[in-house]
Amino acid sequence: MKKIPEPSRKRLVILAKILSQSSEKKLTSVDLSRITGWGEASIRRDISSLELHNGVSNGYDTKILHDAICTALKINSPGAEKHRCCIVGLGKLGEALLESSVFKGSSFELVAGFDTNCNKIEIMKSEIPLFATLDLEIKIRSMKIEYAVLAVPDEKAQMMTDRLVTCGIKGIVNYTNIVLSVPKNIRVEHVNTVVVLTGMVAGGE
Amino acid sequence: MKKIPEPSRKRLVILAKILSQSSEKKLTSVDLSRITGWGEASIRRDISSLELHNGVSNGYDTKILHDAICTALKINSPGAEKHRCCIVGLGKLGEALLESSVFKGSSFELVAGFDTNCNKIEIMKSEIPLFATLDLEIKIRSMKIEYAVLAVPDEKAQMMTDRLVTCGIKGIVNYTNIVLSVPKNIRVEHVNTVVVLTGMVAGGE
DNA sequence: TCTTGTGAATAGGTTCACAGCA
DNA sequence: TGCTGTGAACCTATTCACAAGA
Repeated sequence: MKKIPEPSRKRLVILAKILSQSSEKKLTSVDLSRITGWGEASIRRDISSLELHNGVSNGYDTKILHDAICTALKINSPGAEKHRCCIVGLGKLGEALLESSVFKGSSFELVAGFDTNCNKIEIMKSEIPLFATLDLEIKIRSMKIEYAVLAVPDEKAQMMTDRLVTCGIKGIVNYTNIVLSVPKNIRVEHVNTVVVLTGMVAGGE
Repeated sequence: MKKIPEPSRKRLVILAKILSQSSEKKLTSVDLSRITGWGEASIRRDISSLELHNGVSNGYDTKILHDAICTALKINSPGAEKHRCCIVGLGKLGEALLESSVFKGSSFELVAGFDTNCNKIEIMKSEIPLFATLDLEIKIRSMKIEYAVLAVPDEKAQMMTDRLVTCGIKGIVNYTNIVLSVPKNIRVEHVNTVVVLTGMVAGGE
C-alpha cells in the first residue's frame, strides 16, 4: 500500500467515525459527500488509497469500509493493545476530563493523573491512579504512557512539556493557552478553546 | 492585499500567539523556524503576504509583526468589539470551561451558559448568566451570540447543533465525541480528547 | 555579512471526466 | 443506469536560490 497523504488521513479519521455512527448498511461517495461537505471525487480517492475495492458500483459497505480505514491507519484495531494516556494537571478542567467517560470504548486508556498538589491527589477519589508531579518521569516510563493531556496552568505549560518530552512521550493534547515548543517528532494538538475560536475567526469565509 | 492561503493563515495565528508570548524585541525567520519547526522560507512567505516590509535585513520587530498579523486576520483587534460566545451543556466539562478564566484577556467574551436541567442553572453560582436550553434560540438571537462551545452528552450533540445552526451561529467548538453535520458555511472544530488522540495516532511518523 | 522578499522550480492535493464493472 | 476507481489536468503550497537592502 502506498503512503496516504496527510489531508487524506485526516479525512479518513473523520470518515471512520462517521461510519461507526451510521446505521446505514451501505453508503455511496455521494452520501458521504453530503454528510461531510467534501467533494465526492476527493472521498473516492481517499478511499481508493486503501486499495480495498469493496465499493464497485454499489457504494461502500459501512462496516467493511470502517474496518479497512481503522486497519490502514492503525486505529481502533480490535485486538490491539490500547494506547496508554495520562492527564497532567488536575484543576477544574483536568478533573472534568478525568471523570468523564470519554475514554470508554475508545482505543485509548487513561492510566494516570498528575498534579503538584499532594493534598488534592489524596483527597480526590478517582478510579484512575493519581500521582504527584514529582513522580512524573518515573511513572510515565514505568507505566509506558504514550500520550499526555496537558491541562496545567499556562505558566507551567512549557516546563511540563519539556519534562514530558524527556520521558519520551509521543504526543500531547494541549488544553493550555500556550503554544508549546517541541522537537519535530513529537505531535502536539492545540485544543484550547480560545485558540480554536481564534482560528475560526481568522479563517476565510 | 492579496488573499492569504488557508495553511498560511493557520500558521499566522500560531505565530501571533508566539509573538505575544515572546519577550524578544526582534525575531528572525530562523528564530521562528527553530521555535515552530516550520521551514524558514515558508515563514518568510507567510509574513510577506502581509505586505508589511518591516523585516528587511534586521529580523522582524516582535510587536509590529504581531499587530500586523492580528490586523490582517482580524483577530485581537484592540478596539474591536469582542466576539460573543456561549457554552451549551453544563456537565462537569461545561462547568469547568465556564469557571475557568480562559476567556479573560482574549478577544472573546463568554456571555451565556445553557443547560436542560433547570435546577442546576438555579443552583449553580456563576458570573455568567445561565439559561434553560428551552430559551436557546431566543437568547442566542437576542444576545447576538456568534460562537458556541458544545459540551452536551453525545446523544444530544447533533440535535443541539441543528438548533444552533438555525439560530445563525457562526462556529462550534465541539467537545463531544460525535462528528457533527453542518452546512458548509458553518465552522466546526473537533476538540474532543479521544478524537484528537486518534488523529495523532493515525498521523504518519 | 546577515536577513528579507520573491521569481522559478518542485512537490503535493484536488477535481475533472470517463472507462469499466454490476 | 448508477456507482467506483483512476489517469490526466489543474490548482495550491512549499522549497530553492538569489538579488537587494541594511
